[in-house]
Amino acid sequence: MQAVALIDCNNFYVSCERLFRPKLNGKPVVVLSNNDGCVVSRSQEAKDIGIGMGVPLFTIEDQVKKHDIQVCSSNYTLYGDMSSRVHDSIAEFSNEIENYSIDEAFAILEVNRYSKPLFDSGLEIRKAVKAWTGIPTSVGIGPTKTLAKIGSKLAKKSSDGVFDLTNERVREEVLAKTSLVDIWGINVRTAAKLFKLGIQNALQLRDLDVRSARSALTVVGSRLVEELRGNPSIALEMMAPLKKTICCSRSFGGEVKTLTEMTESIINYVSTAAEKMRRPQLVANAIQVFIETNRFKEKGQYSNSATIKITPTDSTRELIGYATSILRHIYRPGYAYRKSGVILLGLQPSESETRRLFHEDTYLKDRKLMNAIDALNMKHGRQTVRFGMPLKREKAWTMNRNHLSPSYTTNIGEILRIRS
DNA sequence: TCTGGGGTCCTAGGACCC
DNA sequence: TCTGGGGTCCTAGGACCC
Repeated sequence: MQAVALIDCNNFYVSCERLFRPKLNGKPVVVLSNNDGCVVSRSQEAKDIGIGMGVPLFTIEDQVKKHDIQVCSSNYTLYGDMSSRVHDSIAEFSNEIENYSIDEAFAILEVNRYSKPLFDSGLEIRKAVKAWTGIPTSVGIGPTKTLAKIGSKLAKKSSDGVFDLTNERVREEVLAKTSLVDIWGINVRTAAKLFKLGIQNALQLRDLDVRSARSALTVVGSRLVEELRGNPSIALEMMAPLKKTICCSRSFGGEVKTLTEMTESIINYVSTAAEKMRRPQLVANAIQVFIETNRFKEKGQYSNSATIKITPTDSTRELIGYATSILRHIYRPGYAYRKSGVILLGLQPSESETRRLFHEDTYLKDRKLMNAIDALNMKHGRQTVRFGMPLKREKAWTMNRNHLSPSYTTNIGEILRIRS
């Protein structure tokens, strides 16, 4: 028999900051997003004061002063590094690990009648991660990933830091007390839908017949019900699948009103995105540029995006050229812009990487084979159409971003002129 | 005045083909 | 008033996650 454990770092970013600044221990601490805009991590003390997740800093300034809350800018290099150490530590305890996010990992725990109880395994992992990395964790254990997730939430509140949901009776008790939004994959919108059907807690959802779940929430719903019943329906992904998109975007510190400044930002993002793409030897199929004004303001809104097809052989310099052309095309003067970004789409392994994958003597091959074959089949001839759009339809660009700006298309001639 | 960034999956429906 | 049928591919948009 097998069980799944979810090892979840407590207040991860704050815990990382505390490792290197022990003075923060025992005090309320928050870590902020880019531009020091929003709270993205809170210490227990900060949570107890009532600081919400994701709140803008300027809305809690009174509390910061009153409670002497320690405010940190984020340092993602540090968190990434600590994350690998945590994942490496967990790998000492299981051969089947999924590094699910920067602060979480699933691990398969083997159960047999001679081995120690799962609960003790949880304690052991927790203790080791703390000793080896300094990061406190919570461990949830259950027959499925969804149940392990629920367990980890309870573990955070328990004194042991471990909660085992493999026992069916315990599970039933817990599920009856678990609200819908505390289930992995259910947010307020979905919860509201279920509420209308008379479903108010995890136990009722578990006992909903699969067909109703499917008709209300599509396949996601039926998977959820199965998971809650203890039937694994969400596989453990030991190999991180290849990325399908790479995005680089930022909100500006203030308002940006000139094409020159916008162009500078776009050039930066393309360089960063291209670097992220080339390191794992990927190539992209298309590039998208988007721009937005301040979405929190009521008036003077504009946002837009456009995508063009690119080829694997395009250099970063060429990509910058395309991206700035796209920008010129979607940019409208007279607006105060707050955000811009670049997305590389349709990522595939490069040809050399594909060859390497073919020769690689591991199960890696199976997972990547489909992508690899696609990559080999990729055309190298340059086309200026958006993907999926045949040339004859003369619909190379599509402007869509949102309701604020109408969709329209331009013809190939215009694109060529812009690109040249 | 100040409001993050980077992803994935699913479905409906349009466009196209024979 | 009638106006095929079956299939694929693609995208936008919704929903969710950390």
